[in-house]
Amino acid sequence: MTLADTTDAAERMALTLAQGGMQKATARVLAGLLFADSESVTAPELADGLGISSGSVSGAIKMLSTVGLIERVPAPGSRREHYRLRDGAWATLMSTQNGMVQAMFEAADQGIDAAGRDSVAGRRLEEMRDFYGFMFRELPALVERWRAERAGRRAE
Amino acid sequence: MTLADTTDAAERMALTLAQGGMQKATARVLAGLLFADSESVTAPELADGLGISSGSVSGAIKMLSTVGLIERVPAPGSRREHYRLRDGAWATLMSTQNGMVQAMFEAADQGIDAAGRDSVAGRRLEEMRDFYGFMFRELPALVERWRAERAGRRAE
DNA sequence: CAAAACTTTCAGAGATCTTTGAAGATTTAG
DNA sequence: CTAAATCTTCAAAGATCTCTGAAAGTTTTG
Repeated sequence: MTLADTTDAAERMALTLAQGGMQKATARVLAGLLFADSESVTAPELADGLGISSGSVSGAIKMLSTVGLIERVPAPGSRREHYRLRDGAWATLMSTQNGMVQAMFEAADQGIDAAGRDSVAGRRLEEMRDFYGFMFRELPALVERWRAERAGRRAE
Repeated sequence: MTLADTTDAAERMALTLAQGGMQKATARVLAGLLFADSESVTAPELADGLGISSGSVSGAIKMLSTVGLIERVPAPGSRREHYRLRDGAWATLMSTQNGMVQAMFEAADQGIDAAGRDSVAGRRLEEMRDFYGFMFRELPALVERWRAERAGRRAE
């Protein structure tokens, strides 16, 4: 295992995240935080390590903080800002994506109102609304189940 | 309820789909098929109705067919190709998105190999792998549960 | 309090992605 | 078999999004 190997793995992960819709610089910053050797990382370390501008790092940190994936670390030795992945970040990311499910549900619902319940389109839209309604109800429960299982495993 | 209302609702739905990563023309074609008054629709009807080129419609149909959301209808009156939403399309779409979950799982797994199980990064990556492993196992079961519920409702 | 280090913002360059439109291939009707 | 209609492909124009780099604003240190 060499440093290059972890860098490669980090870059592959960034690529995967980017394919999921995250912008590239943001994905690389997130991967950088994931693969960091230390508990937390500063913005200049990220910029240097990834070879991107401080502006890009700033934007990425802002975005990742907003959606709750990373957090400022309360200054270990009162130095500059340090950042790290938040505990439960992945569950957070999935919950965020659940907003998409909700949007689909609402779009279907509005569609039914517009097209009429008894039209051909109305029946199609009802299947859609049913499906996303179900998912919107069940996905949070699934995430919760993971949290519970994880807590259980840790308590052992 | 007017025609304009259903057109508006269709456009809003297309926007929602596009925000989920689908390209705009493809999203509009899908919305057009969802909101269509008839059982199935031809490519020229879609192009005319949406005001986009036949090339865009062709590309959209190809993409939507590939992922299994729509299907060619076996020529009602032996005319030109007709298309319609497939039964269970939404479950299919969700399953497709499950590929993303799998990719995240695999990225985490490779990351652990590269960083080492006992490193700081390794522990972070293990939480990630756990989470996506769980989701990758459970999401198909959830979709299956919906199929079962739906089938049950229909049998009544 | 001044200087140094860091962070944020933003306009413009650059990269990427989409759509069009026309040419060529395919299919159906006569 | 020929003509008409439809469908697919693809290069290039256009639109959109992203990153950089520099300037301005903060915070910390000496």
